[in-house]
Amino acid sequence: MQPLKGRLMDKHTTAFKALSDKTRLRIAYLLSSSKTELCVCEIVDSLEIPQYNVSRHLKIMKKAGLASEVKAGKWVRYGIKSEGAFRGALLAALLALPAAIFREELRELKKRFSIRIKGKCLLGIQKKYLVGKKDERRK
Amino acid sequence: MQPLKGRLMDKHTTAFKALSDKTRLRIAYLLSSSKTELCVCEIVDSLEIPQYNVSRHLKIMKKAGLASEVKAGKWVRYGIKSEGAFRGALLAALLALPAAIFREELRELKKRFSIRIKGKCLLGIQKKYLVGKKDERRK
DNA sequence: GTATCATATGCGCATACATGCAACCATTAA
DNA sequence: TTAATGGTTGCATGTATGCGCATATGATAC
Repeated sequence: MQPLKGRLMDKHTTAFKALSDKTRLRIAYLLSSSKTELCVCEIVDSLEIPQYNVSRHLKIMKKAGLASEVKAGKWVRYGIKSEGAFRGALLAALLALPAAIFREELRELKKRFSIRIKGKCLLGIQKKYLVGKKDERRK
Repeated sequence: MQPLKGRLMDKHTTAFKALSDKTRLRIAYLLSSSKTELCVCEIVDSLEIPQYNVSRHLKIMKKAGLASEVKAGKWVRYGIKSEGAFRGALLAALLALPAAIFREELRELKKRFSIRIKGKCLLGIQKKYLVGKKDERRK
């Protein structure tokens, strides 16, 4: 009705919208089931999604207040934001989904974790066909 | 990745999607803060949204498993579905939103309730310009 | 400096979605 | 049976959204 009210409402639909996409749901699930923050390349390798898309979806989640960003040199790590009753319940809903749906994602992430050095990701994208370059799948 | 998995995932993004629209968020809030089911016309009058749109959004919410439908003669009443951990948390998130956002909606609903007869809605849409007919606003 | 690597973003396209309008269905009242 | 009423649905349209591609940014390595 009123412009201000409209804006307030949109602010909150945004959070639901952030989880209303399959790719973002998978990313959010990885982030919220991991104890440490994840860098972009780890998400790319775990979900097998082009890097530019992971980047984009993370940006949307960040804007929605669901993801946090920490830059460290070339690397950018993302975490899940869960403070507050609203976000807490929202993530509770996410984690209440049948775990079987995300089994493969979690397994790939676990594999990817084994490449970490001293708990840090230092290697970059392993599945090279997912980087933002021209098709290298044929090589 | 696999078709089956895709379908499973979509099923759950649908629930978030159902709350990711401003109009549906308002409808869901009314339904979940009301102890009784609401008939379409009560929602129409409370939110001042064309009746055909309320109908459509309710259909979407129903498909998402968030709303229940009870037909009674000409009237159709809708309620919120909250069973299960997932839907429970989802609605907890909804109700964790700052109540101030929905103040007017709740006030209008309360007004609308006063027209009920023996706890039932028997009068139909009061704000006639919201029905699905040609413009009667000028009358 | 240049090259390389991790990440981000602008563009164009195809699809999905919310809306207004008109018509339609289903039930009750006359 | 006909009219009126509560509710639903098809169609056209404008807008939002996700994607692939190419390119850009920004930091490190050489």
